[in-house]
Amino acid sequence: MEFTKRQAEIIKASIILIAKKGIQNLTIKSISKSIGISEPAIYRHFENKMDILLAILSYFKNTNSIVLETSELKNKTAIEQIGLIYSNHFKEFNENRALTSVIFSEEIFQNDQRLTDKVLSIMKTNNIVISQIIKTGQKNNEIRNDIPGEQITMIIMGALRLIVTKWRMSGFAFDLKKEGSDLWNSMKKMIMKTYK
Amino acid sequence: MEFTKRQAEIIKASIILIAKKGIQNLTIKSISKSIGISEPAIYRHFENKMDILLAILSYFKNTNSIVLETSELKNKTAIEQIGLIYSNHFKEFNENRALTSVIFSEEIFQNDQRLTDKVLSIMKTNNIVISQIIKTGQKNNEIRNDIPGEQITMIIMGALRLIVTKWRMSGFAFDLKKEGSDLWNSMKKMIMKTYK
Amino acid sequence: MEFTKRQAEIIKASIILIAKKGIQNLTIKSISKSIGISEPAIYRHFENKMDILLAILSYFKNTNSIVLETSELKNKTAIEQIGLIYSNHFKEFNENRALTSVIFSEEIFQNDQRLTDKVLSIMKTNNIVISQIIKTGQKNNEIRNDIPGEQITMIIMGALRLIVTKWRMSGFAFDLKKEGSDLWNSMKKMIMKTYK
Amino acid sequence: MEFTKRQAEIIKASIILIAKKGIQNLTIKSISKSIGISEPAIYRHFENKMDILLAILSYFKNTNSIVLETSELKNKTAIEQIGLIYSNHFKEFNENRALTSVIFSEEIFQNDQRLTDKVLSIMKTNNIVISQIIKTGQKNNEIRNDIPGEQITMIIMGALRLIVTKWRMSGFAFDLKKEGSDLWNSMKKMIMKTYK
DNA sequence: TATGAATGAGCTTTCATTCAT
DNA sequence: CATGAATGAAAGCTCATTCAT
Repeated sequence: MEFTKRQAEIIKASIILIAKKGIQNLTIKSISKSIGISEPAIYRHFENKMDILLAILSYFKNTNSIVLETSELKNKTAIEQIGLIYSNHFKEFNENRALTSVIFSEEIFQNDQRLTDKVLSIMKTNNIVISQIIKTGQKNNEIRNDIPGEQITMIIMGALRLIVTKWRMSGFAFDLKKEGSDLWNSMKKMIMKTYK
Repeated sequence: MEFTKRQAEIIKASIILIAKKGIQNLTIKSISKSIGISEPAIYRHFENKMDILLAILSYFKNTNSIVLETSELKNKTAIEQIGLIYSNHFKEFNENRALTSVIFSEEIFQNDQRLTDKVLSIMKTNNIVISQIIKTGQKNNEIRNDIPGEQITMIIMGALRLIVTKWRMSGFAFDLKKEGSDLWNSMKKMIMKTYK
Repeated sequence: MEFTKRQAEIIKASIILIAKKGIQNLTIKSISKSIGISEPAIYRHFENKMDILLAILSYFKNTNSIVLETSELKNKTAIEQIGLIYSNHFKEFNENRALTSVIFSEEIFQNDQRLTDKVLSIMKTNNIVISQIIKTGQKNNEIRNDIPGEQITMIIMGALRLIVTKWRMSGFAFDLKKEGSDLWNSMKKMIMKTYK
Repeated sequence: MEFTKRQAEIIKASIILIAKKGIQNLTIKSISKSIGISEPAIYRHFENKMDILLAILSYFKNTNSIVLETSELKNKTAIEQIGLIYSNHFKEFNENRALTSVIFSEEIFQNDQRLTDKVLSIMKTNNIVISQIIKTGQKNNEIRNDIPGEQITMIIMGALRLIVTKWRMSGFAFDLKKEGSDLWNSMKKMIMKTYK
């Protein structure tokens, strides 16, 4: 799943275009124009438009994996790990705002089975990673045990998604890193066992 | 903001089409076909396609308001009120699954300022309602005070949105009312002050 | 298999275009231009280009049937019947020269199974009609019996096809009706039993 | 008019492609793909696509000449010569079925004057060869004199073309060599003078 | 209130061909 | 002798919308 330079260029341009104008205005023409080549030239690098959309999702899968699987996570408490995931995501989004328009927008990729499948698989992967950290935390008596791990995962991810969505819809009007960090600190209080 | 019969028919057909095939396949042709009239006939009821999209959003605003502002909320504790909102939402979604494809899908309506504005206003309204309940609950010592009301609101809405999204993406494979009710019970433990 | 006015217009324009410029230059644009409507307008009358090609073949089937099944054939000897078919064909082609570019050009319709099937079925139908006349003629001792009816049919149709092809390729330079009639008179000598 | 190895390869690949998918699917891309080189590589061997089509026709002219002008013809009766031409053609077609899709398909090469001219010249050459044999046969009292030589030629070639066309359209379902030989034996009866 | 017929603009994609390497 | 990358032109087709009836 490695991309050539041109392919990466096309993917990035596409993400920016989606962010700016919505999926419905992502056309071969708009892509080619935005990177300064002709329309047919796009087809040297991707077989068709669907393949570009799939590539965008693959690109996310990669980006996400990097954010999630970073080696920094080792030798940290569960809470510290989730905290790192939160802050890494916020850092990534801050540097690449266009991502936020697509990454939590499953509905965008609704018009084809292959797209839906890919989106679902990304979602599941993320879920598993967080869920496992949470469960380990529960075993270590770090995280409260009176609530199933899956539910805690859902609450954590739900809040992460919503704050990012609000940030984007506000036109990136607030400081995501700060607000996100505050939010996480509050959530910690809710889910930690020994919190006092 | 009342709709004629035909307008309501068009709106409902549109929501179903979006749910089935995504926004990109919502065309005047597909709408007219699905309700069995000709394409030009659509223009007797809406000036143009944008107006249909705006109407869909207005329809949501109404639906949502009903769910939120029902008189049942009076004379209930904050926790009971949020619980009611949760279960009302789940009931509504269960009866009208197509709604879920559109209601938390802000990205779908990204290609026009008027749409984005409307989506934003719906979001804000919802936020205010929940937020006020939470704050009242905090004043009454019902809900914990060590976390700002806005953050609790974000967590509650984030979890609600995410469980609905998962339900839809799973192909409505689990019992939303049950899972949602369980989730809410867990959340109660996290946000109630006197919970023990 | 009835066609609307516009459909007939499209079919006739298409045949003329094929005759003039070959199948490869039969485009939706060229058709629409030749009848003075826009390209999308074509799609009001045919679902797609393939359907136009199929309609052309259906049109041939009709035309051919008319030529073959005319009531004039009744109460005639076999030789007279074939003679009539020959002369009717030549008359038809003379009045509608474009037909000749398509009617014996099975190769033109080679790029799709549905087209090939239709062409094959037209061919077979024609073959059966002629073949039956020949066989009846053989039973009546009108036509020589020392050669299988199928082979006589092949020879008769082969000569008919070739003279028409030559006529077209010559730029319609000779008198098809006369040359064709002469050819038939010669063939009569070859296949009649009692010829002397 | 000699071809390099690569040119011959391109010509043969093109004929096969035309046979399989029709002229409309003969593209530089499909040719290059079928012989495993890049598209620009084709242009090392032919100036443009038209030249490939012309080369295909030249290739036919050669093939045909070989079939027609073989020295075997010398010292044979007219009937024997035509018989040889028939059987040589059938042998050639049997070994190279793709040929049949193109060789009698004048309509395929209809979209350019140079192509039409070349097709016409091939047709005329064939005609002259057969026609001369027939006329010699008539002078020798081998072939009946009551029918003009040109018409006999037309009948002979028409039947040859039609049986080959039928063979191809049937998916090469019958034994061309046998059926063709039978056909010729019947035709002999029709055109020989001293036949009895 | 509805429709059949039409259209300008735009879509994705393919074509033959070129050029630097 | 070959190719990767590119392109102008054009293909088939769909879109939202209009208009006469």
